[in-house]
Amino acid sequence: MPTIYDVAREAGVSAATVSRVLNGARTVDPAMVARVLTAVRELGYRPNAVARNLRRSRTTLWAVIISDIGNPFFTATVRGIEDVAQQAGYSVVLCNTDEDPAKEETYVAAALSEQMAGVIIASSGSVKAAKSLLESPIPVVAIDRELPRGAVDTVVVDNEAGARTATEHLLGAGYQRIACITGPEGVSTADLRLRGYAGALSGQPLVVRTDFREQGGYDAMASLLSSPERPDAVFVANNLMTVGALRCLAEHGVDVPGEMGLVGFDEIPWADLVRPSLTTVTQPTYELGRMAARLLVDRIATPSAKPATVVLPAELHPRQSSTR
Amino acid sequence: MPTIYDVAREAGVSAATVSRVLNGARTVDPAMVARVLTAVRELGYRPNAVARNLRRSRTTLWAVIISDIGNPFFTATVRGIEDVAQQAGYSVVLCNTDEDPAKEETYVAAALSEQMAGVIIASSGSVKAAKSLLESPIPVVAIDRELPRGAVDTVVVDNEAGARTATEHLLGAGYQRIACITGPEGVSTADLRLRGYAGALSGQPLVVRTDFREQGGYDAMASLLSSPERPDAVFVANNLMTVGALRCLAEHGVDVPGEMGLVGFDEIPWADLVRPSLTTVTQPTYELGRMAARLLVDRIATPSAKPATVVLPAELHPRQSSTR
DNA sequence: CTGAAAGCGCTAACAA
DNA sequence: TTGTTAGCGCTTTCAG
Repeated sequence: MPTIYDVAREAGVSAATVSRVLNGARTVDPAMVARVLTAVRELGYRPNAVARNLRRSRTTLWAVIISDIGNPFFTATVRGIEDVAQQAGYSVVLCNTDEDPAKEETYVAAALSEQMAGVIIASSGSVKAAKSLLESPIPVVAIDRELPRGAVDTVVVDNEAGARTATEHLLGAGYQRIACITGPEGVSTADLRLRGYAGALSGQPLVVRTDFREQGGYDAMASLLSSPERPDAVFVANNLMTVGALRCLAEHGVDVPGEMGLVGFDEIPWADLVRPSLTTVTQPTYELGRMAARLLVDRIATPSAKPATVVLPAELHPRQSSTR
Repeated sequence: MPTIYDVAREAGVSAATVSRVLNGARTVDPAMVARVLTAVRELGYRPNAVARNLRRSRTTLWAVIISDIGNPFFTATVRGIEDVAQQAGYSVVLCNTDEDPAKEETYVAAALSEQMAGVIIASSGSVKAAKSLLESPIPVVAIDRELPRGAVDTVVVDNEAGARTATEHLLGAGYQRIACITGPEGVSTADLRLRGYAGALSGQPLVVRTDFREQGGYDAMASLLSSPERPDAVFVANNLMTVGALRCLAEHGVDVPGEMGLVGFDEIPWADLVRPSLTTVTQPTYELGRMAARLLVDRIATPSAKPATVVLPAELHPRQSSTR
């Protein structure tokens, strides 16, 4: 691989001049610019970003650390982030933790070591990873879930209100005994959605906690079906678990919405093509990504500003699964 | 941020010794090891990977460049890649091109500049990006789609055979006039699946080309419905387009599979929960990712080996949408 | 087993 | 406007 010195020699100028040309300084003689560019082309020179980053002590990469690459919630959010990042001159590298705190710690460590320009993270709950980030000077924005014990810029939806609306919707449809399937304790979305659900009930809550995966939803629903206090409706706190729950109901021949009402948090791709179509509480995912990216841009520009929390609204989309 | 010299001073040793400790050299006195580790902890020292990469002239990052982060095909593949990468000591950064050749070129340039250890790419068809990769010394593995004019390690499924099987399945179910919705010309999956379809037909093919997105499938199906030679079945060359086609049929009140048979290439999440459930040709996505990652590990170890092409089988999953 | 010193490739003061 | 020079933080010879 040719270096900047090879180009300089070829063009008969100094390395500094090559650097200036390549970085768009306009204090360079047009004739030299031409010679340099020719040399660059002839040698197939490509600047070494590692060396540049070291010298400048900064990079133009953002790490976006998400907890499940298979979850459409995140893919839509990532698009919003990418669009803003690109405009602001950053590239986005995606890190998938698969809800595994150990992987999260690995990626956070990598982001810090690699001197990334910023981090956007949907925490899977690792206190250690959160601590590393907060103690470092790297700009951070938390999305979807609050960072454990972290005072950083945050973009979330109104989880509690969304869950309350969903539960009230089931009550309004005449369901009597409404259960809730939610995620792990300590993950803010799981806890807040649970709180919204419980707040809407007058009677005793009936709660199953599991992970946020499809299989977890399936298992949770199976346990509810065989429970002595079998519910007649369920509010499920994320999209993948909702799909799992629906599959469980289909396999057990339970009629939805007749025997069992169902509302899920998060949009589900093709929720309208599934039968019965699924009532969901949707989040403005793309907008959430855009907002997070904008906060990160601002944070990089003004590291000392006070952290902001942006709460976006969630919206109920009534469909067949909750209407009897 | 403390540097290795700060740690050295704190521990009363040289920077070289700190480096040795941190890199697991066993030729260091245990007492020094202890002192160094204490100093590291006290200062919260974190090695600067940028400096290390520059010095070593190599990194431990793989760029995985995919064309659509919202496509479940890729998310499953990425999981397979990640699992192998992690075991081999590499981290994976994901780059999403959204089927945009310009974005693909940007990410390829970044991967080269950042001196990534390797690249796994599902090309969106940019000849320029392919050229950059092939001219560089960076190890490359192509997945899903062949790299334009590239002699590199490649992992694909047997697109032609899969498409032929799907089409024959529709013929066997009694459909008379079978159309094909496929992707852009020049993208190998689009062309090979088209060839498999055409090869199975005895009559005249009826083809609509569009992009590989959901909206494209919708529009293509709409045009087929209003065509004078309206088909009674369609083979759709990828998953997202299949969903779009299905939505179009649902909105137009066309009975599937009665009035219109449907088979899609690629698995679709919850294909079994959609009504009618979708007949698909599925690929071993996770395995494909694993295989690509293994090829990359080998390629990094032996850059001069002859490029290999691995073809994995595709498999028909008959469901309701093609059975009348 | 440990330390001194060089240098990876680049950019940015500073000087000319 | 251009070149010289120093040095970003680390690893790795080479001496000792």
